[in-house]
Amino acid sequence: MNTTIYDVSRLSGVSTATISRSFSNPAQVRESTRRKVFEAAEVLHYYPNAIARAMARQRTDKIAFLICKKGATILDEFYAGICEGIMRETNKSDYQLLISTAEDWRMAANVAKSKQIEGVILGGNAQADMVSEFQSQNISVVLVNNRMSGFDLPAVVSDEAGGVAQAVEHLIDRGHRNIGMIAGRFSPYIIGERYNAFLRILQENGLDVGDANIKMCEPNIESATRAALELLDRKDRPTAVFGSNDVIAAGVIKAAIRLRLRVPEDVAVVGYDDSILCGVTEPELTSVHVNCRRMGELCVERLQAMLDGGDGNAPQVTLVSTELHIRKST
Amino acid sequence: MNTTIYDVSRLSGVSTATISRSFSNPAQVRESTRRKVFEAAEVLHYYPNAIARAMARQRTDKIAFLICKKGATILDEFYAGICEGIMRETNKSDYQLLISTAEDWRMAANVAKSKQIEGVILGGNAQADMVSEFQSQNISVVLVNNRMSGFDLPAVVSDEAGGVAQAVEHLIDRGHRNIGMIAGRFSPYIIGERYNAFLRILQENGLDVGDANIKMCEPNIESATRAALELLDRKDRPTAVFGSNDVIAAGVIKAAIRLRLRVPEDVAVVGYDDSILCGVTEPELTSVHVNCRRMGELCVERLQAMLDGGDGNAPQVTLVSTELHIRKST
DNA sequence: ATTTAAAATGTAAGCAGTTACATTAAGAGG
DNA sequence: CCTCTTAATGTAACTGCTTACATTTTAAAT
Repeated sequence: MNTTIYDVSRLSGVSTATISRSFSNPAQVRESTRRKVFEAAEVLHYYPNAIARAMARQRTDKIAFLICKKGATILDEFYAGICEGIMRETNKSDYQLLISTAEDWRMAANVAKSKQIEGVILGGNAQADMVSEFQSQNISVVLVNNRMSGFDLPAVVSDEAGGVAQAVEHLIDRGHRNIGMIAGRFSPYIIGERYNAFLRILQENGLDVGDANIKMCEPNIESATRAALELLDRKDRPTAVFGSNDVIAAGVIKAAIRLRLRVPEDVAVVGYDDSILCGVTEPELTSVHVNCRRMGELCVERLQAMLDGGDGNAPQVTLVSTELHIRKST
Repeated sequence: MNTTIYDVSRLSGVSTATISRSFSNPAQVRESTRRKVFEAAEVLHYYPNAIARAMARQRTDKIAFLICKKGATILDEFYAGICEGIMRETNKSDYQLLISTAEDWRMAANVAKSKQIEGVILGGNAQADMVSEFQSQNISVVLVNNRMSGFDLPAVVSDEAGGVAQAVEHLIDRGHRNIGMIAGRFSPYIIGERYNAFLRILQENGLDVGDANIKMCEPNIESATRAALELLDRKDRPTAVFGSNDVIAAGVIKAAIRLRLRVPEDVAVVGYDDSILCGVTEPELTSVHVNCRRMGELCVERLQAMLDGGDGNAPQVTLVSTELHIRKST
C-alpha cells in the first residue's frame, strides 16, 4: 500500500511523533534528526497523507467558493475573475479549494457539512437562510460582491459608489450635462448600488435627473439596445449614457449606430466592468475597471484570518477600488 | 464534539456497522432497522464524516480540474464553460471537485498527491512530464481540449475539423471562392487543428490556397486587426475571412470598418467559439458554437468511469460536435 | 417441528496521522 | 562530577468510519 509514517519511522529509527513534527513543525526537531527523517522519506517516496492528517487534527483545511446564481452562464467574466483570484491566493496556502454552483442552498449546506468544509466564500445572491445554516454549522462565511443586512458578515465588495463616480464625473468633465443611464437587472445588490450612486452623483453636481433619462432593461444586449433606442430617439436625448455594465453599454453603442448617431461626438458611452467587450465595440468602450482578481484574493485572506483564529479586528467590509479605463467612446 | 456513528449506535441500539451500511448501502439493511437508524440520526443531527469515510475506505472521491495555462486570464469564456460543465456533472455525484491552475506541473503533481486526488481533468497545454507524473502516482487522467501523442489517454475534444468545415462550407455555399484566414497563436493543439482543417477543406472544394490569404497573429484583438488590415487592403482581397476564434474575427470586423468595407457585403466574416462577443460586434458575428459545457460533463463521466473500475471499453477520444450559429456577418 | 440456506446484524481490527503526557538527552551552573 | 532546567524524543491513545469475518435471525423447505 502507500508508504506511511511508520515505514519512515522504521527506516530512520525515529518515532512517528518526531516524524510528524518534522513535517508539520520542523522547528521542534533537531536539525540532525530532521535530516535523517527527510532522507528516509525521500528514499521511500513518503508524502504525508492529508486525509489522515485532517482526521487526526480535526481540521480539513478545506474552503469552498459557492456561486449562488442561476441561468445559463454562471462563471461569467466577472465571477471567473474572482475565481482566479481565489485560486491564486489559495494556491499559496495549504488550503484546498472546492468550487461549486449553489442554486439550492439546502444542498449547498449539506455538501458543506458532509465534505467538512471549514469556510465558504459566497458569490452571487446568497440567501439569508443559507448563511444562517452555515453559521449554525460553525462554517465561516465571507460574502463577495454582495452584502447582507441582519448579519455581521465580512464582505469583499468593489467600490460601486466610487466606480460610478469615476464614470459619471468623467462625463461631466467632458462637458456633458444631460446624462442618461440604462440599468440592466443584474443582481439586486449591484443594480441598487449603481443606480443610487448615479442619482446621488448627478445631484451632487447640480444636474437634473429626469425620469425619462433612466431606463431599466433585462440583462442582455438585445433588451439594452431596445432601451437605448427609446432613450436616444428623442430630440432632447442625453449627450452621454452610462450603462450599468459593459453588455448594456455595448447595447447603447448598437442603438447609436442604428440611429446614425456618432459615438462619442453625438453621444458618449461609458460601461462598467472593463470586460473583454470593451476592445471589441467600435469605438472602444470607456469602462470602469473592477479588480475582480484582487477581490478574490482578499476573500481568501479574510477567510483564512477567520479560520486561523485572530479575525476579530478585521474591518467587516473590504472595499476594492476601481479605476476608469478611458477609451474612444467618450 | 461532533456527533459520531457511535452516538447514533447508542441511541438507536444498532451496531455501528449497520449504521454505516444504512448510509452507504441501504439495501443491505432491513427497512425497520434502517428507520430506527435514520430517526436517531435525525435527532442527533448526525451526518457522516467524509474524512473518516475516506480514511477507512482508502478512497477520497476527489477529482481535480487543472488548467495548464499562463497569462492574465486563465478562466476565459471557453474554460469557464468547461468548468461549468464539470461542476454540474460533479454536483450530481458524490465526488468532490478541486479546481486549480497549474502553471507548474511539479507543483500540481505534489498537490495532487498530498491532497489525495484520484483523478484529474487536464485543460490547456498539459505537458507530457506532468502526465507521466500523474500516471506514476496512479492518478487517472482525462485530457480536455487537447491531445497528447505517446500517451494512451482518454480525451474529450471538440470536433475541430467538423467545426471548421461548417464555417468554411457555409462561406462556400454563400458563393465565396476567395477565402482568407487569420489564425491567432492560441494553444498549439487548437491552432494546428483549425489551420489544417481550413487548408484541407479549401482543397476538397477545389479552391486555391494562396499563402497571402492566411495570416498568423498574436492572440489579441489589436494584433488580429493589424493582420486583417494587411489581408484586406489589397485589390485581390478575399471576399470572406475565417477568424480562428471570435476575438480574431472581431478584429477582422474592426479592420473592415476602418477600410470602409461593408460586412457582409464586401467581406463576410466567420468566427469560432460563439462567445459573448458575437452579439456585440456590428454586424453580429456568425460563429461556430462549441459545446463547452457538454465537454466538461463528458470529462467527468469518463473520469468516473475510470475510477469506478470498468473503463476499458470506452472510446479513447470523445468528439463533441459543433454547430454553426449564423448571424449577420455572413 | 426441524433442518438449512440466506439475510441481517454485530465485533473488532484497521486506515495514517496527531498530540498529551512521559521519558530521556543535552547543556548550564555550581 | 553532579544537580537542574530545558529541549528533544518516544509512547500510545485517539480521530470516525468501513468491512472481513463471526454470529444471530429469518424464512423457506422438508
